[in-house]
Amino acid sequence: MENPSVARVLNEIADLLELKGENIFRVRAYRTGAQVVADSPAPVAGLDVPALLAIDGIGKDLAARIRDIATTGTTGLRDELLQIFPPSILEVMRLQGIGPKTVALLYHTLHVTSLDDLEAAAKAGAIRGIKGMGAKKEALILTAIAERRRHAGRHLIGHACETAETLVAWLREAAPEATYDIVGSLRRGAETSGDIDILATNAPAEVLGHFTRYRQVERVLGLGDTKASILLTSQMQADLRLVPAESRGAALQYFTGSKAHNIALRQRALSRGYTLNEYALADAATGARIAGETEDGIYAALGLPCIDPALREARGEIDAAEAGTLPRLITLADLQGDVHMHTTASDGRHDIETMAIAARDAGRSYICITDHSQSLAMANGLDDARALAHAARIREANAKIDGITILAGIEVDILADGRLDLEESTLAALDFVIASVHSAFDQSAEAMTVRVLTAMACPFVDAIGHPTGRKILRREPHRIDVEALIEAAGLYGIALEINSNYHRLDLSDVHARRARAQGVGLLIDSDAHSTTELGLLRWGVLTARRAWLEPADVWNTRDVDAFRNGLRRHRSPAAAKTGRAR
DNA sequence: GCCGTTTTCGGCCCGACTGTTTTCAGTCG
Repeated sequence: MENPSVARVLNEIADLLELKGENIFRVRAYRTGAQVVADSPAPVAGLDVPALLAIDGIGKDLAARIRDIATTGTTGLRDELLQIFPPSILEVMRLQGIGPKTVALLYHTLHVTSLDDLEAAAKAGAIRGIKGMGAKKEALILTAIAERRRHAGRHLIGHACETAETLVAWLREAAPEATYDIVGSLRRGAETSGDIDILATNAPAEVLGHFTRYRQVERVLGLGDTKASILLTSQMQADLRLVPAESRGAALQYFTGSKAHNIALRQRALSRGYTLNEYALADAATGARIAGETEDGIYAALGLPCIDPALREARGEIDAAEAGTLPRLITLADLQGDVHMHTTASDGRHDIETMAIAARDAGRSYICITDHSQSLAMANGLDDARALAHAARIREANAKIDGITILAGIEVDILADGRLDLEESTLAALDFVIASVHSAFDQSAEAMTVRVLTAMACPFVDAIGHPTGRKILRREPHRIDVEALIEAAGLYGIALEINSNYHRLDLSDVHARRARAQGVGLLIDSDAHSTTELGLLRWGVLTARRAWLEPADVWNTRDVDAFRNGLRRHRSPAAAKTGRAR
């Protein structure tokens, strides 16, 4: 079992223990364990008990449980807990605004064990009858359920890709000679996906049966001669299709989508006297094959350069391809810097040096350390004195470590009234400041917009972090006028972040493309809280590609000198107005 | 459940916000 899956089971145990009313520190130990496993660069399945014990946060009990989970998928404690509570109750616990105490109370008083139970109870007005709950709680519950329903069946790209890649590895065990392609919305880099689509070329038919025997299968939905479908315990559906080699390109094109892109492409084929399906591009009159072995061949036969999967959303890509104006999309290798990350000074897991070395090994030539500011007490945010002392330590580390430049910055909180959480003199003393909203999300659009624009007026704010505050499938973006935000960013010469965490991807592809059109600079940042999370840049880059971004649109593709010189604090007022680097 | 020159017990990150209290419990980050 892969690390994210092991971590998921540990978190599930933590949820169930909390529900049971167990010692909160025992619960926390399981959550810490989950975090440590998720952050581990080595697969924990390959570690023995002594190696596990060497990890901070893992003791005798957790080491044994991790061994159990990694090898069997579960552990005794989890099974015992699931005897007490049905697994469906975990869904209730993950509702926004509903915690373990409320779920336990609902379970014991109304025997609520699922979202359906809870919805029925709320609609019947039974919630307000419980001591400590009222009409507002009842309404909040119904809202949370409605939101959840809207997101049902969708999965975050990070989770879906991890599962898809693990599945492909499983298939390779049975048929190593075959070629596997992950297609569908995952290939396009969409932020969520409904299911996993895998194509296998040059694979024996037996691979389909092997697919259905994957350990995490909950139910086999179908098994035929060329296709199998499974439902995984994670509630993701996965489909495997066998494709003949001469049709691989046609199948890639067809199953990558999007539906709208394919419709447009098929129309183009028809207008040229061809038909296009998942097997080939063929002459409509004679049925003779024109192309199908490669995607390039299909697009070429239609008079187009191959269009990158990230662009295939029917957002003007076919016209651009026709006109020869497709963008030269940004890649991970274009990113020289990563300028939003945390260390042990606030809520990160690793220190300055460790993060720097890991970033250097990942190919970055500079980073900026941006720990939290004081108002984020739970994250151990820095006050003015600590921020300045931390900056001094960062500069010492920079002097010591070769091969990478380490800039001293801060992720400063934008307070509810638009003031910043640190003195302007502190912000001025740093190399780079990214300002973010982490509290009072519930403001009106007017209040939130004024709040962020007020913060942007500070001349030492260089960028805005995760500008809309969304958590994909969990929390709607906060109400903010994104157009006004983009306009102000252009006016002040402030960059807007594409936060690469796959829970956020904020700005979204659509907003980032809008920002680019307005000439606003963008950043692609990991917001890493550990060395492992530096790899999150992968998702931010995908989002940027979906936003049609080229390297020049993203400030951290510049070398460190150009990056620094381009910042608002180092520009003349006239240059700042144009929003461009001098 | 983990950790430890405050080590085998007794701590473990905590402030803001909300809805429900009539002085606080639950949730979130």
